[in-house]
Amino acid sequence: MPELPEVETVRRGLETFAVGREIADVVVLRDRAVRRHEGGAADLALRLRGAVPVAAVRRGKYLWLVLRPAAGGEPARALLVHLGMSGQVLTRAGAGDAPAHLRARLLLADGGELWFVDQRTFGHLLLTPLVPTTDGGPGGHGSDLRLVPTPVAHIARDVLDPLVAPGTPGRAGLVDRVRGRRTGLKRALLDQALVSGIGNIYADEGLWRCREHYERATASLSRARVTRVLDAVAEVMTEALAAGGTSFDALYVDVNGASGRYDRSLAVYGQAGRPCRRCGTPVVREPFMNRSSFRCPRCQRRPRGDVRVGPAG
DNA sequence: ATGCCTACCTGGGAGC
DNA sequence: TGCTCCCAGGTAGGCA
Repeated sequence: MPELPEVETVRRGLETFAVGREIADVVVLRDRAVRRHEGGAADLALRLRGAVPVAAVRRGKYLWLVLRPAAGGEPARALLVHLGMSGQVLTRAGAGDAPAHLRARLLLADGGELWFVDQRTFGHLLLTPLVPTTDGGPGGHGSDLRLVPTPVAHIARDVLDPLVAPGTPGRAGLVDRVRGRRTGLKRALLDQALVSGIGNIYADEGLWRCREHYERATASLSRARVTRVLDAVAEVMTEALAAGGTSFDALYVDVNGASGRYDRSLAVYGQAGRPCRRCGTPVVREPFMNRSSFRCPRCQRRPRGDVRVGPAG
């Protein structure tokens, strides 16, 4: 399941393999892959022919190739990619023979190809204008542009964004916004409009690291505790990124088709019944938002009282 | 506005 | 062997 570390790994691959190479054509094999592109597959191909990516940028789980503006002052635009829960971007060499779930091919003018592969079809591609960010500062990782694609305008800065780094005013503001929510801690972490890049895996791993229960009321946490939670998530993500991300089966790989190695480091996600690495208590799996949450029942005690308790002070 | 829920989609595995 | 059901989950959109 691609979350921030997996998407960042793909971004780095695209920075190496796509920037500076002209796009000759786009072949869409399944229309659903471009469902969010106004005008559909034919329009996407028409508008992308001759485009040249000049940067690969990411915010949260969104990734985009900034395209070199055509002469004549046309608005800046980008090819936006979201991997959904099973999307992959592969070089033709990295993919080998055409994979079963190949959804679109990006044909490059020099003969190379980039393939968009996606089993569960939640991922998508679209061409979109770049618009000014509403929160100021750089638009994301991989570029200092102050512009983001339209569909990303409502996505908050992500946990590894320098503008919300520990000790910055951005971080202090984020801590206050988390505490201002009237919801459970994990729900808040998964809200991409509050802080982006976190999905089910790294939410559970981060909560285990800072010993918080997923139903802890955000408003009941001190500023120091919220800070610790965000630090824990950022630590887990940084370690996962160094390992190339987390892979289950073959559903997540980098542009060369290589799997991430962080799955070996998971403390609780998918570890039901296994002993907690800190205290030995068996990890439990519990229903949460029609999905699952994993936690150590001893390290991460269920909070007393309802999630809607007031601020601690 | 905020919080919360559901649909979307596919293939692998469990259960019968 | 083959069928049915369940599960994974990021996001948009709709509800109260």
